This record gives sequence, C-alpha cells and structure tokens, in this order.
Amino acid sequence: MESVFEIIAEPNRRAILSLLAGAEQSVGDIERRLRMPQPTVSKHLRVLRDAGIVSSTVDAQRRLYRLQPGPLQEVDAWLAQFRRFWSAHIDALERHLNRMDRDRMDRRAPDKKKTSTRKTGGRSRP
Amino acid sequence: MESVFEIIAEPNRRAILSLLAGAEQSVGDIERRLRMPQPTVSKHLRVLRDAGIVSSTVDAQRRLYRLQPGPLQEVDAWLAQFRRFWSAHIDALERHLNRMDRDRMDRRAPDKKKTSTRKTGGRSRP
DNA sequence: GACGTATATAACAATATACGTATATGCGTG
DNA sequence: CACGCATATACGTATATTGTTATATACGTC
Repeated sequence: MESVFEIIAEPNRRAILSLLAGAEQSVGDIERRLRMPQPTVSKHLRVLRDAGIVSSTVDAQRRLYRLQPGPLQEVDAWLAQFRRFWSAHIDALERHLNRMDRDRMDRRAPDKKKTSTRKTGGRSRP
Repeated sequence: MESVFEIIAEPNRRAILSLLAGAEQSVGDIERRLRMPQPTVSKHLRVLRDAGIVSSTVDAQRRLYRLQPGPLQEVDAWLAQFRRFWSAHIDALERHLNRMDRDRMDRRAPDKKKTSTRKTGGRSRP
C-alpha cells in the first residue's frame, strides 16, 4: 500500500475514516458499528496507521483510534486543480439546461459531434 | 472498476486527469506527454470514460478526450467531512509547534500517552 | 498465575488489476 | 481500394489485495 489514494479506494477504510471523523473509536466500536469481522478491522487500521492517516492511543486493553488530519489533505490538494473546472462548468451546465428548455418547443437539427455517453449510472448529487 | 475512488487510485489515471485538467488531449498526445504505451493509455481512458469522468469527441481518426466535471465531485463531497477537522487542527498544530519551540530551552518530562508513529515517510506539502 | 476480553498477526484461498504483446477496427489519402 | 495512421481490444501473466480462519500477544481481574 502506498499512496493515500490507494488507501481510500477501499470502501471499508472509507467507512472507518468516516466513523473516526465523528469521534475516536476503539477497534471493538468499529467492529460493532460497521459489522465487520475484527481481523478485517485490525488490518485496515494497520494500513491507515502506517500511512499516518490515523493514530492510536493505548487505553488498557483497547486501542483508541483517531483521525490524523495531515495525509488526507494530499487528496484535497490534488482535487484543487479540478475545482475551477467545476465552477466554470456549473455556469455552462446552466446555460445548457436553459437551452434545452428552450429547444423543447423549437426543435433543431442534432449536433455534428458525437459525445460518448457514460455506461455506469450517473452519480451526481442532487 | 466501480467507484471514483478506485479509479483515481491508479497513478497513471491521475496523471491523465491532471493533463486533461489543462486542456483536452488526443490519445496520442497523452501517450507522448506521459511516455506511456498506447494500449495502456487507451485502457485507462476506457475506465475513465465508463465512469463518466472524461468524455471523448471524435475528430477524424483521433479522439479528443476532455474532463467531465461531475464525478470527481463525489470525492470532494466525501472529503468535506474532514475539512472542519483540518482547520481545527491547524490551530492545534500551531499551538503544538509553539510549545515545542518554547520547550527547546525549557525541557520537560515526556507525555504519558504513547502515540503511534507513521512508518511510511511523511508526505506533507510544503 | 489462570482466565477472559481486546487487539494483532499468520497463512491461505480467491479475486482482481495492470502491463506487454499482438491484433483488430476506423478513417483519410493516394 | 490498398495503405498508413490513430485508437481500441484480446489474451496471457505477474502481482497485489481482500476476506477468512486460526492463533498469538497484551492487559486487567479474580
């Protein structure tokens, strides 16, 4: 396991991180709340710990895991280059929708350029 | 390939996306600028296209690929829950650094709680 | 110091991913 | 319509990752 990107690719690990975003949790807490077998939890935590994304504190027999703010910022930094793109395209999308609306009464010839359609279902947020 | 997270886990795919963040590119452009074998480029583009992260436009024999703003926002949305955490911890970090600074002259006893150290090298941005 | 709880690790099987090589398709041009 | 360029796909292989089961370590309690 190398990059933060590969690490957060795993759904269970994302679930763990989301849980830890709320408050620190013991391994058992995570095990119960996410209905994961304990060795699975431990293994994922190991990966997260090795990457410095979480840190653990010993409390008697249990270990409390908490989120570590640093490494995830790398993802945020990478995303930065696309942000300006998004805001730019919100306007474009709006113009596009307006145009479609208008075209509903006033039909035209189809576009020349063919644009691929996505095969997997849309995953846009409402 | 399922989630956007798994898709951006691949370094080559991230490189392609970064390239497309600048401007649309043909497959050959990507091949040359990233020094990747062509089938590799095509295969990664296929994955990105199927996920709706890029779209292609046919221009004679070449296909121009461009970024599609929607899907990457899912990652951004997921990261949102950690942002407040970051800003909160910037202050904490600052206090911590100040304390360390102060402690350089005025040595104290170490902490009671043991906190794990990361094994992989730090990856913070300057 | 034996026992139970809490967590970590080992070993193995199953699955998947990525790359390389070779080949197929599609389009424009002579 | 044969040829060449641009891109896509098929196939085999190496490698890696995940889940599962079993076991090891650590700690508090009786």
